Amino acid sequence: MAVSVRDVAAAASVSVGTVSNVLNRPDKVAPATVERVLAAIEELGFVRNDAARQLRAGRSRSIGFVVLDVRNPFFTEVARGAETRAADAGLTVLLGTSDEDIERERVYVDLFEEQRVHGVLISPLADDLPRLQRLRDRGTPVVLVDRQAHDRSFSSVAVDDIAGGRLAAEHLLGLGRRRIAFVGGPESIRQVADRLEGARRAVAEVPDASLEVVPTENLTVLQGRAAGEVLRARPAAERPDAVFAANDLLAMGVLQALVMRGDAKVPGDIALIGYDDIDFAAAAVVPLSSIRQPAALIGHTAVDLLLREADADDDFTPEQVVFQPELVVRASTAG
Amino acid sequence: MAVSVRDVAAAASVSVGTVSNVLNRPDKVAPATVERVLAAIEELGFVRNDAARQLRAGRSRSIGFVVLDVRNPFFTEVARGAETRAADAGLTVLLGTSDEDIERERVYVDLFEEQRVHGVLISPLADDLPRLQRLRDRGTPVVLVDRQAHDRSFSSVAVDDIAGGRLAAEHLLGLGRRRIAFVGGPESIRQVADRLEGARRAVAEVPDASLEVVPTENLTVLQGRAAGEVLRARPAAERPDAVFAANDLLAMGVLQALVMRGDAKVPGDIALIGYDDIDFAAAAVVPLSSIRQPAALIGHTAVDLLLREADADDDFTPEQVVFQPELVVRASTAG
DNA sequence: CATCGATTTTGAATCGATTCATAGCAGATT
DNA sequence: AATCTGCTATGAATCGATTCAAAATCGATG
Repeated sequence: MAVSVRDVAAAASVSVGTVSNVLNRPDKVAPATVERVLAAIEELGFVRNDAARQLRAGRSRSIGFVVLDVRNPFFTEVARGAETRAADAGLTVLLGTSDEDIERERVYVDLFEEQRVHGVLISPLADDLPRLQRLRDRGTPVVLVDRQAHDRSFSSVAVDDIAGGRLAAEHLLGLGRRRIAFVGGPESIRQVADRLEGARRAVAEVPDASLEVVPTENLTVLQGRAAGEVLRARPAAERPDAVFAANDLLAMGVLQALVMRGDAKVPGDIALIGYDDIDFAAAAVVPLSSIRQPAALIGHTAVDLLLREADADDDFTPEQVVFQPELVVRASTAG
Repeated sequence: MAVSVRDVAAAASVSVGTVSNVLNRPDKVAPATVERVLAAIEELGFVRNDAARQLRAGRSRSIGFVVLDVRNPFFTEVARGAETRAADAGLTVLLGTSDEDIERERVYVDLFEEQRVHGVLISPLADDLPRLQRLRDRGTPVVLVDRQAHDRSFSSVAVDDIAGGRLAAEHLLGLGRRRIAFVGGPESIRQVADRLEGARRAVAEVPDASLEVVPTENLTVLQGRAAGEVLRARPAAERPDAVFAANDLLAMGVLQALVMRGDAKVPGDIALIGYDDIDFAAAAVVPLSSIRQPAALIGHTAVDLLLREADADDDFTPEQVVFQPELVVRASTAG
């Protein structure tokens, strides 16, 4: 059933080496021969077997990307950025979701290693760096995405989330708000912890300002709505006058809970800001202020670093790229 | 550098066959030997080379899934459904986006074929069925997702979009609305054409009802907003009293444009219904009525059909599964 | 002690594309 | 005619896990 190079070679009356050359270095083969071989390929319906190819080459032409959550538009945007850059280099990106589950993260990392991918991009869940270290030591380049490698042992692309948290909080404080609530969790996720830390620092600098944490179980719209309900259920006087949500999904949930019954006006009673600036943020009925991260650029850069590591000699020095987040003001924090 | 079964075998003083057996049929190997081999594997940091494995096996343990657009939450939901089902069978799902571009669709299909994937799930863009037919003839099972195979030559999982369109329109007509606008495009996308057709039929059955089409270039929030602007710019008397958007992304865009300046109230002045019932729909500030499709179930079923085809003998009969859509009423069409 | 059956282990052959040292060949040069 | 140059084409060897027929090992039984 399966048609191999050998069959093509026989049909075109050439050797297997020549077929391979037609496939990979057509300029090294006489034009007439190329034509004959291509005709045979067409006629037999030959399709290269990638497994055999990889086996010989040692590495695959794919990059594995393990993201925290495919349903978060921020990550799909990063993935798309990575994909276009990879395509330029003739590579493909394979996506895997850890769904904030350590076990699934491991499964994907192992799978990618068995596939001898060109490299692994990963937004690691927790601090399982030793595992990634081993992966790298065995020869698979690794780039951390959306996480800074503090010990400088890995290449990484990150956005300064502490600065982002500060940016959001300072914006709210600048509006004159003083009772700020941070909605987000769990704090084991580094992004959440950093954004909170940034906000804490900004609030600490303003004497009469306070910061309250409303924890969530994950970073979804549903959890945001639950957190919003908690706030809405309080007497008006005890509500915060500003909410900083750890990401836009949460913020949209909060928004819905607050505005649904008209109890609290956004931004009148409560100013609201999210994080990531996903497409839906601008499209919310009260367009959402947010902290923008250069998602596509992050993806691009991650692939660049990966390729640099893959092509490097032994004395490769990892590189840490940190982007600065940007405040985007919309109606939800107007006035 | 690379550690192979041969190295492990040497370290454990056994043959390569035994190492392979430990990996794949541990019950066939004496317990003491298993332990010795596992110790060697651990010590050397051996990782199976999947390419070699596949080469021998003939097929990979992955399923390729080509979706129209990863940024549409409906498709990521289908993909997740497929993924969980595939995981049960010990398979992995690799995602590729065609982004409504025929060329990219081809690239992914070719890639998956070269990888000898277990099978291909695809929401085909246009009618390039002959190409898929060839793929299937060469031995790769193919299941069409979100598209019905009218000629019954392929297995397929679809939702009756004509029924869905009718459902949406009848709901609006049932509210007493008579001047309905359909927002969506391009009509070359089958889903769009079918939903419109269903709406047309429903409207045709009500004497004084009319249907107007407001075309869009694609199915994004941005395009929805543009369409909404077009409607809002009209004198109030010339606006439709109901809008049916071809999907929820468009609907959310329309919603924002209409409500932004308070010119038109939803559902007071204009009732609005979308399609897909994505998570964001319920979370919109005016919660969006929609036509629900069983996304996860579609993914599950697609994988089931794929496995059935993969395990089948030569005389396999493709199966077409069609789900019925379901109306979900929320505030945007209340009253 | 020989024989038999069951269990465990062996290792050469295999999958298919690629590589590379070698050979073949035509035309140019001496 | 002999030698050299540049271009093409060749095909055995290779990558690493798996398979499977055959061999080895072990107990048990007559």
